[in-house]
Formats: sequence, C-alpha cells, structure tokens
Amino acid sequence: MTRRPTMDDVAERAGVSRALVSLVMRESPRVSAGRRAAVLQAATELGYSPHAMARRLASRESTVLAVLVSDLRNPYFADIVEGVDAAAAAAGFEVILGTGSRRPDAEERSVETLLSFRPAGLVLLSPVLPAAAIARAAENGPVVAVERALRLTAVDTVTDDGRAGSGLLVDHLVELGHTRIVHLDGGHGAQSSTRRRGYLEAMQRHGLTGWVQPSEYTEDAGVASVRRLIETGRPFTAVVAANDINAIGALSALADAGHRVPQDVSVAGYDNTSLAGLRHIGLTTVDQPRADMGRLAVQAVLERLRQGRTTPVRHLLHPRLVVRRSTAPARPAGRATSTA
Amino acid sequence: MTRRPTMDDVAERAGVSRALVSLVMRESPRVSAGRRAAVLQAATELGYSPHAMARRLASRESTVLAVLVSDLRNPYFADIVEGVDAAAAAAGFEVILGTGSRRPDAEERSVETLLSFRPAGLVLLSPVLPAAAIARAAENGPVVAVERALRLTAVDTVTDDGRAGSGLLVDHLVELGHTRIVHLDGGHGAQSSTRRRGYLEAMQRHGLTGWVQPSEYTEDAGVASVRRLIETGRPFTAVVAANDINAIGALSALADAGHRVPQDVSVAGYDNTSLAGLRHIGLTTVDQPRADMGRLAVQAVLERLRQGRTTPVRHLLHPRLVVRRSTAPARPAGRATSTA
DNA sequence: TTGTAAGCGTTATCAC
DNA sequence: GTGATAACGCTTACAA
Repeated sequence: MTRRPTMDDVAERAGVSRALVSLVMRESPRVSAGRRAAVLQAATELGYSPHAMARRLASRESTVLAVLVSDLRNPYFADIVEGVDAAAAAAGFEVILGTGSRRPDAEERSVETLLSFRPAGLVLLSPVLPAAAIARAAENGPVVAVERALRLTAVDTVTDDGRAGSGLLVDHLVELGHTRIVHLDGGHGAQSSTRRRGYLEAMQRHGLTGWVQPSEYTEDAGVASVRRLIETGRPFTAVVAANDINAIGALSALADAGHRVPQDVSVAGYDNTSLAGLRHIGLTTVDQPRADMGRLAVQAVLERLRQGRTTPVRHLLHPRLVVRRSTAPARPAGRATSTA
Repeated sequence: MTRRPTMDDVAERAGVSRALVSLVMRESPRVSAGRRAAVLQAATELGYSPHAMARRLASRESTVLAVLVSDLRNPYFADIVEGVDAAAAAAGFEVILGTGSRRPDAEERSVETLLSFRPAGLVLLSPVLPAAAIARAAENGPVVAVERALRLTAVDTVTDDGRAGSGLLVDHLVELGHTRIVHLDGGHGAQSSTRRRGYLEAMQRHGLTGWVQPSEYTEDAGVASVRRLIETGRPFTAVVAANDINAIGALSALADAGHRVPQDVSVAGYDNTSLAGLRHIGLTTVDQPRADMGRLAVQAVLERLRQGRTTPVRHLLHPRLVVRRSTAPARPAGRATSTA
C-alpha cells in the first residue's frame, strides 16, 4: 500500500535524469554502460517496475490484447486462450480477458470494459454479440472473431471447418461398413448447421440417405433424441452426435435400452473434449487445432497492426479424426434395434 | 483505427470545458440538466467512452482487480472467477485475468504483468508461486490467496474445508454400513494433505482403521492405485478418491476387475466437477461453494481498501455432500474382492 | 454550476 | 549520450 516508486525516484537515486531512466527501461542501446548499471541498480534497490498504463498513455501505442471469452467454463476456450496467450507473449503483448457468460448484454458490457483499456486488438471467442456491436468495436482497431461466421470486411475470422469434420466422421463410419448413420443435430448451438451440412454432403457422396434427428449440445438432449430414435423402430447402426457431451447422452440412452457400444451401435462425438478421452468413455470424435486457432487470431491482429493489412482474412482450419473405442465395424445384420 | 475521440473533443462539441465533461462522465450531481444533456449527446454522437487508464492515472486510484488463474482448463476455477466477476462488477471494478499454467516461473511473469497495471488488488487462485513472491506482491496492495494455505499477515486467504469435506464422505459411507473404506491420496495435489487428514480423523472418530493408498489427482493414477489395491487381496467396500477425475479412474479399474459400482464397491469423488454429474457416471462427491469463494475474495480486497483493515482474514468454507449413484449400502458379506 | 490549471508516470522531441 | 520540456487523456483542487 506504500506508494510505488516512480521513474523520478529511480532517476534521483541513480543521479541521472528521468529521460535516461526511461531509455534504460526500454533497453535503448545508446546509453553508456556505467549509467545503465547505476540505473538498473537503483531500480532493483527500489523495487521499481514501470507503470504499464502511464507508459501506454505516453507512447500512444498499446501492447494490450483484449480477449472476450464467451464461456470460461468451457475448456474448449481455455485451449484457444492458451494459444492466444503464447502468441501474445511472444509478440510482447499483455493479455487481458473479459467474460460474458454467453449473454449478449453481458458481452457488450464486457467489450466496453475491455475497450476502455484501449487495447491494440480485440479477439472474440465464439461471441453471441450482435454483428452490429462487433462492427462498432472494429472501428477502434483490429478485431478477430473466432468460431463465428462474419462477413464484415473490418473483422478477420478464424473458424474450424465443421463440414470437413463431419465428413471425416461419416467417412470413418462408412469405411467400417455402416450405412444407417444418424446425425443428432446441434439445434441452436454454434456450428451446428455447418456440421449438419457436412454430414448430409458426406452421406450423399457415399450414396447414402441422410437421417437427421433434432437435438442440442447437451447431455439431456442426447438422451432424449436417442430415445425417440429407438422409438421409431427404424434400424440404425451408427450415431454422429452434435458434440461430445451430446454423444455421452446418447451413450447412456443406448445403454439404458440394452444396446452395446460399439458392438451394436457406433457413436461419435465432436470437439475432442477431455470427456471424450476418459477411459470410461473412449469416444471417437473430431479434434480442432485449438491452440493454432488462438495463434492465428493473434497473428491476424498483428498483421493489421504492423503490416497495415486492411483486407479481411478468413482462416478455415482443418480438424482431425480421433478414433477411440466407441466406433467399430457394423454388425453384418445391421439391425441395432433388435439386440435387446 | 481512426483516433478515438477524447474528452476534449466532446467538450468542444458540447461547447463546455473538459472539466465539466469529466463531471458528467462521473455522474456528478452538481451539473445542470441542460449541460448534462448536451454533453451526453455530444458523447454519443462521437462514440466517446472514457479512457480507463488515463482515468486511473489521473485519479491515482485503480478500479482494476487482477486475478491470476493458475489453470484456465480447470472448470473449478471458472466457477470461482464467475463469483469474482460478479462481486467485482457490483463494486464497480474491472477484472483482468492472467494465467500461469501451473508453472511457478510463468506465474511470476504473469503476476508482474498484472501488477504493471497497478491494480487495486490481486486475487490468486490456487497459485504455485513461492510464498516469498506472494509476500512481495502484497507490498503493493491487498492480495488474497484462494485455495492456498498461507500464514502471511499481509495476505488474506479463502479456502474450502477439505477436512470437513472428507469427513462428510466418511460419515456418509459409515451410515451406509461401510467399514473397510480406503482413501486414495492426492499426492502432490493442492489440498491433498488436508483431505487425507479429514479422512483419517473421521475414520478414527468412527472407531475404524484408516487405509491410505497413494495416488494423484489424475485418472491414470486412479486406475493404477485401484489395481494395486485389488492386488493386495485385502477386502474393501468403499473408496474415497482424491478428487473426481481420480474417482473416475477408480471406477474404470473396478469395472475392469469385474466389480460392480455401487453394488460391490461404493466410490466417492471430490470437487463436484461437471464430470461427476454426468448420467453415465453419477458420482457421489463433495461440492465447494465456489462462487462464494470468489465473492469473499473480492470482499476481502474491498475491506482492506475501503475500511483499512490490516489484520488478515482467513475464510474457511464449508463444503456440501452430493449423493449420487456411486455409493450404496455395504453388502452384508463386505467382501468386495470376491465378486469376480 | 462551471472553468482554469496543475498534476498523474511515462515517452518523444529536441537541444546540448 | 544525456537532459529539459512538451505531450498523452484524464481528475481534481481552486477560482470564478
């Protein structure tokens, strides 16, 4: 609580001018070795470290990168943040985070707060903000939206290729001999329409008929939709769920109905969350290069900042298939509903 | 990228002085309604919002609360951060987050960065920083450590009562008729020694012999230690794991060995992570009031700040038992190892 | 109620 | 190389 030492304190103690201290702190090469040492010593003795805000105010340039995390609870974003963090640190930027709990109004407030720090750039992770608000933010500097489709020329985007990911899963299942492959639709969830489209296209590519069952990105929805699926009486041998948690709901509904996974029915998720990797679960899924997505977002900001790029860039990242125990060759009979 | 409008711009447009704009922005009551309206209109027309850093520099007081999150991936912390966030917002504070990936050096750097913003206070979530570094940080203002025992008078602490939590689990199992209850020890994990102590004390209280099997806060360690447990040939009917993920490892090792949960063996976790609540898993566990912990941390900062408290406060929060399907009455025989 | 002017802790632009 | 001195965008006595 005692007043922190300022540059003037250091200057006085070292017997030099404040300007010289400033040069030393910024590691300027044109300071004599002797003075530099004196300043450095005075600084450590006083426990001085530069005041980041005053520095930015005076230099008129910010080294703060603001990141809006729509949902801190979701480890998916934590992975992206780690990528952002690493890339930002490497570029000499500090990262400040804000959170919005996936509510548009809370996100807008959070963005306001972040912008009040006058950051050099703003990274939005899967924001639910209205596009107009994003456009407004983009008037103040580079904005990158991750996992959100946006056509604004002022905003760069980084997304994973959900179509390709669904395609990977369908290809994998077809290779295992499956033909009756159901997709649980993600409903209102982000990326759900892309994933559905990828599924339908891949099915068509293989000459198979698509079968989409409405669901949501939740465990409960997975349970409910698989129950309905079974009630139809139509046979199926594989389920491509909306995401991992949805797949886990599907798993438990199948178990309740006496269907064994993967002997009777194969199940796949999406996102490769830590859940999918649990021994207990062992879910075949799709993994996005999340750290890379974070890195690319930072890179996009830097390009606008340092190279003056003004045309938007659209990164579409390729996901990777992760095969685990929840998928296996289709049973010759192909009638999953007759197991019990 | 165009220069953001400043207070002077607003003042000029509204035909008033900069000081008056400042008063309006800070919602001072002693401004005439007419001028206030004019200023507000000019501000919205220009899209003006105050420069947070300049404001703090001039007012010599910070409304920034810095939070170090040791591990963003862990949803446990996300819950605490939400509590911090809510309480900070209510008190008119902005929150900035830093992360350290549970590496002491990375955490120290992160704290340095956070302090360069000259925050009003610093909240450390389960830090792995050396105590000396924490003491140093505390020279600059209020510091609160969450989930980390610390005897520094300059630092307030908020922790959950791990002893009580383990006690709740043992009481619950004893009530179900269990006597051969094993504890998987958390090893190097935070709070593990407290949880072990709570287990041992509770066992003693019930006149039972404690049995501690070394483990870690991971799934793999849970698997390995239960395997070793079974190899001993000594009968047991219940397992109090180090935490939830450890318990899930235990579940799968038990399943591999042909032991049914909860018919043959009861299993309990700790932390009430989202994993525990999965239908597929249904783990009995202990829940900490995480949002409250965040709130209390903010409150502690505020007390030092506004009420000038200088004596440290130690909050010890009471956990809650959450009973799910993984625990059940002990089998009369009480011989778990003879099922297969 | 409103305006003037002196900071806040730095960097940038000049001189020397 | 080093040192004055004017910004940076704002708050805050103090005057008016």
